[in-house]
Amino acid sequence: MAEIPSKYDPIATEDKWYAYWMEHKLFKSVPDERTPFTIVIPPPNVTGVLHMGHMLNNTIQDVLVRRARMLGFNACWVPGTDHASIATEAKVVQKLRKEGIKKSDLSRDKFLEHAWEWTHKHGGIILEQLKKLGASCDWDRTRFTMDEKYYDSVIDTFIDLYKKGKIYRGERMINWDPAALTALSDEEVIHREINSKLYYVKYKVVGTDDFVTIATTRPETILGDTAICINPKDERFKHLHGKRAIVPLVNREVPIITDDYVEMEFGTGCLKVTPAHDMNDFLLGEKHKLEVINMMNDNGTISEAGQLYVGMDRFDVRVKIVEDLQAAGHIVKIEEHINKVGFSERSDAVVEPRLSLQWWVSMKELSQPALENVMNDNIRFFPPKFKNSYRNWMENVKDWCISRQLWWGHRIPAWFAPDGNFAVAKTAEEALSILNEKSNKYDITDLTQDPDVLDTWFSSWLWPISVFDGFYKKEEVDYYYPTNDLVTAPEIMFFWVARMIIAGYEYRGELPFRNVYYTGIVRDKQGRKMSKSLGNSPDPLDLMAKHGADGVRVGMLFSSPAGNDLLFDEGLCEQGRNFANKIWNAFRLVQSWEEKVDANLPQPDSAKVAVQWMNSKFNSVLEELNDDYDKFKINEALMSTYKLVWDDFCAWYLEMAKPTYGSGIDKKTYDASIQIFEKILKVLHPFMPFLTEEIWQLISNREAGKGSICIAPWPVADAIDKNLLAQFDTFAEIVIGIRNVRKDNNIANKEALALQVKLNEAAPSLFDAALMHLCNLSSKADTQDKVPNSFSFVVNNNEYFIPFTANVDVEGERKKINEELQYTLGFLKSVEAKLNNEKFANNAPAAVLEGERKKQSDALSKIKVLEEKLAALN
RNA sequence: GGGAGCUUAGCUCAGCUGGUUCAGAGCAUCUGCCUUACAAGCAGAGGGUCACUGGUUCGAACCCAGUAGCUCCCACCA
Repeated sequence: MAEIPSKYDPIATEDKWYAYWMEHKLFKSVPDERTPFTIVIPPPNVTGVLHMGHMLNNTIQDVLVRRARMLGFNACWVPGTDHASIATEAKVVQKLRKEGIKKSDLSRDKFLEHAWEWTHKHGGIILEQLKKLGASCDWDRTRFTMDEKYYDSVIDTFIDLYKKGKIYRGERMINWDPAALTALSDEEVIHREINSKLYYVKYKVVGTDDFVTIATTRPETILGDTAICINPKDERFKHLHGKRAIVPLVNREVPIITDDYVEMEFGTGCLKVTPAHDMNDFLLGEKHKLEVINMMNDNGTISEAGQLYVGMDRFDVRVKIVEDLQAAGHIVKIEEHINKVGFSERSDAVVEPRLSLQWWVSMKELSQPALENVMNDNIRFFPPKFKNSYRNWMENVKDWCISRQLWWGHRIPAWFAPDGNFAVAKTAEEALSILNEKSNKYDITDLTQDPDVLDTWFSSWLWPISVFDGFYKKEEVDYYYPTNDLVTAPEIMFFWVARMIIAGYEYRGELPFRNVYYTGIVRDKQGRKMSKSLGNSPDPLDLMAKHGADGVRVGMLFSSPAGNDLLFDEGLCEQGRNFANKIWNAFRLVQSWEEKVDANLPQPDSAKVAVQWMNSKFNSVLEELNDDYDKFKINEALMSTYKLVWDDFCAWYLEMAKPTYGSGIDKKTYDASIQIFEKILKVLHPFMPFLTEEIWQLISNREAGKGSICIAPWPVADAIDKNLLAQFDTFAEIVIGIRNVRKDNNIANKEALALQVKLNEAAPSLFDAALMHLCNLSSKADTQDKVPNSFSFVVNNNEYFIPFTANVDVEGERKKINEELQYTLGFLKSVEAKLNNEKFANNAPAAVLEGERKKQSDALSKIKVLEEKLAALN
């Protein structure tokens, strides 16, 4: 088998096996007798491109699904994409602008044509990229949140919630995105600290020569001021109670009101009130029945109501109005000031609070079961610390603004008559009959549908239900729902996770998934978030081309415990690639034995014990692995597997089982090696699907499709011989002792050594043959006495001697032994101090005391040994 | 302003309800090796007063209090 190259070539391998898996429909799932295991993918934006976050997230999902498939579950991983209303619409608008087309020049239908065209052109690219990663999704189930059935389920949900009184229409302060020209939910607003200025502006008090000075960060909103507010307890301003002031520039007379809300310490203790453009001012306005002046257009320019600067952008006005105020002598001072400003999550425009009529979901009652079932661990969070912020949000949940002034999305099923009456219904006809129930006065041509669409998350909160055609194909959703694991980022815990849980209880009466695994954010080595603008995000496709998909998968998983950010380092992928190569070479070795099998050869003792040990070791690691998986410690499961392969299998087992150069191998050892290797490939498969399939198929001829490792049964842990494992550890120590002697004294491996052992306590001889084989010993014999003029080391109180071979540094030997002796003496002292402490002796449990006594006696005998050794050198 | 979490080897992290290994892993580093599966490798080695200060205890990386630093989430101080 010399033709097999010593470097594994992922490129030549990966596409071949993915095509094979597709051809044999190994990822396809239909309901059957088996227990289902379901994961729904967090749907990426339909026009998105694969980034490192997706890589991490989908690798984890694939690992979970592949293992479940091997465990015999009916594994189903549903892929799909999200229409991403605002994000996609923004991209389409941008693309049209480049072609010289303005959105406002197009009809709604025409715009949607463009949007669909864009979606079809870019949509699904990301799903193709996931195939490169090896994602074992059931691609026949690919869903899109604007698929016809999915669309219907969203609309039906809206109607249903409306009928239940959970959806209402109301005029409230909302977050307005002046760039995308739409309302946003609170969650879509990102608050960032920015350096700004605090302007102190003085207003004339009517009927006096007095002025009142306020402080504001947004001087342009002066145009909408309808009051000045002071704290009623503030002694400094008692004289202003009941007075009126004049808004500068526009010269509007406004009342001076009092309210506890005003902080006396901040600024001047006087607040200007602009009810139309600030959440708090709005509340003050309602309370004190103030006039509301909406002085801003939807695009952030000043409206007619502002009187001045009409049509100018708000930020330009901020500069201009300060100049004008200054000229008029109204600016008292300007201070540097850090404050938090809200930005649109999608357009990054500064959000303007704005009074607006929108659709809302009333959340308080709906969210109750969702809160309870996370807190009581019916739905488990990994890591659990996220329960805290979940609870915090849920307990203070506010109503959800779900209407967006966009075209791309699910259009709100509300129909308006010219007089403002409306009905919520699927079709205009139904709406008409509802409206006409009371009085037959409307004609169908009178009705117009609400132009707004729904928040993207109003469709994705149904994802675990609607991907199974949830509201229509009952048997499907009954089988697959609830799903098992959800793998997602903590950033969308409120946007998505919480709302899916709410929808799950509302529409299925049950949790949508049992476990939520929160991944961290993928950052670069310096801890910066990976982003396009920083250019610090590698292209996943390049990475996979360079290190192989398996290498990248392993690299991603190496250092990412649940919920921890991953500081991505390409070196990790390299480590993954090296690991793949290690496995590949182990395969080459085992494969090379095939033609050396000699049925007449008996199994050497060294190989026999190696096989026994390896089986026990495998079983004990398998137990660990399963446990790690149960706790979602995926990276630890990988590390256990890594060490199983590299250390236990390659470094120890193969070396022990390996026949001596030039000789054949017995059948038993060969068969056992293949069996162990196959089991190892199985536990590796979720991490490295391509490599394992390649080797799996090279090991023997498998039945087409059914023989794939994808559906090979996950190994079952057998009995673990703990005694054998312990004896191996002793054996390994002896091997290392001998290797150290060789290394320290430059003794070549080729040179056979004679080993003599002075037994001071029982030492099982199980591994003797393996020891001879592994360490190239010419003989191993017991001795009653010290062997003079020899290297020696101690394992478990037993002394091992290797006679001096050539010119040896006796003085150096003596020094080494002396150092060890001094150390042991010191150690003994500390143990005895502990034992002589009466309090310790009286209070420590028996087991601990015994442990200390054992340490004491061990140290004593070791000292004896060392002293004798020193004497032997003289 | 409120809440949560973190601080253990150069780096990324384990360390379960305090007690068998003078604190573990992987990577990185250093030394020696192209030894007949693998230099994408092999054999070894070094490296930590477990953030700091006090307390509880026979005993603390682990429990308690305080200090410092970092991170995240939520929140309408203009």
